[in-house]
Amino acid sequence: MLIGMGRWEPDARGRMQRAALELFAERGYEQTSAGDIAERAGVTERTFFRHFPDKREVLFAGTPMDEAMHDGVLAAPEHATPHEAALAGMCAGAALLEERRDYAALRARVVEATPPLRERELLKSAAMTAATYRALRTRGVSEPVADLAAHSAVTVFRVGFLRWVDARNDAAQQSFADIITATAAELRALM
Amino acid sequence: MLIGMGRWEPDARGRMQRAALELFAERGYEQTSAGDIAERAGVTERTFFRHFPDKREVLFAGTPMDEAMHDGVLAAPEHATPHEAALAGMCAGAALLEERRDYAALRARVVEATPPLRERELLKSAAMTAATYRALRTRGVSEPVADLAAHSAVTVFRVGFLRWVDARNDAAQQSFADIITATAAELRALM
DNA sequence: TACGCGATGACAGTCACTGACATGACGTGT
DNA sequence: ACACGTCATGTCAGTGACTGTCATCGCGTA
Repeated sequence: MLIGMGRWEPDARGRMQRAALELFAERGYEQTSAGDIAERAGVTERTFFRHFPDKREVLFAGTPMDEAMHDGVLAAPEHATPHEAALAGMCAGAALLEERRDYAALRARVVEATPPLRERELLKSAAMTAATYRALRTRGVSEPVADLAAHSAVTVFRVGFLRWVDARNDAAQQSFADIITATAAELRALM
Repeated sequence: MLIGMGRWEPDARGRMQRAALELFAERGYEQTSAGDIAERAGVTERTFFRHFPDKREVLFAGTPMDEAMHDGVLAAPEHATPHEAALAGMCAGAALLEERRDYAALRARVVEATPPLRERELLKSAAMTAATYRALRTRGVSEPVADLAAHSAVTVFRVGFLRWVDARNDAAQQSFADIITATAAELRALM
């Protein structure tokens, strides 16, 4: 019952997500309790756990990257190879972040510095791989090829993401999609 | 006198690890408390947390895969390409498991079925990537190439591991190292 | 106005983990 | 043999992450 805070201010979920990112960036993940986040958002701790299954998920809920990739793979041209189709899925996922580089970069810094959050991010990456794999299978790609293509495409996505948000790349900034294409070309040359 | 010998019953650490795998396989991770594991191992809960930083780590402590990979990369022939050197590191890591396929397969099943354990395993994979990257850098490989080579090599390792422990492959069983080599060749053909 | 629905608050409880202190076994020196 | 130091362990209290349960509040609707 905080003063000036009505019981049902709109967008409680968004307020909690913003409060969490702020607090994690200010004093760190370990030094921030779920109650702290809830308090800054003007709700109770119980409400926090009604919106998010656990403390980590507050930074990840709301951007269904895996679905975007799944659909992106299916939307690739008929004649595309499995690898090309998978990369098209990665670009579809990249499109979800393309307009929010600053936010993505701040969030990435916080996640990078916090092992529990890194774990959760890696699990999300695994979900992307699974979604890409399923979409490739739907396109008729064989199990082993879909498996490898999905894994390597998500690898390219993750490496590309780190390059995209890298603070040193501020001068000549490419789009996330372009970086993914360039990273994939590098990988091809490597082998 | 023997090094590392326990003062009470010997090998408390190993007993706890075996008890944990048994209990997780029997009734599941969530239905097993740290106290349950400790009890079966004949120690107290407090002792469990003296040996393992958290409940998940009990299934992962004791096999320094990342170090093996690091050393394996450095041991690769001078003339090896970055990609070849990275794969040599993967084979060095694979050697740590080669003699324990049944144990590795059971553990993999438990981990696969338990999101919190999957998260931890993915973090271990990230540590392998980091160790491989560092070793490649020591060999004089450039940052972007080492980055991609390490990521794709660990991807090959993980895909190869799943194939190695796949129950359907019981008949004509190849070695883990051979599967890694074959998987790498498949990936090359894919691109 | 009465009613139902959905989101929230309040409260108690379990479990993962941690710090502080006591105790038991073992090795060593005398 | 005996005292002492050391180290793994036992004991206990405490915090924080989460969950179940029930009461409450705001709003739409008959």
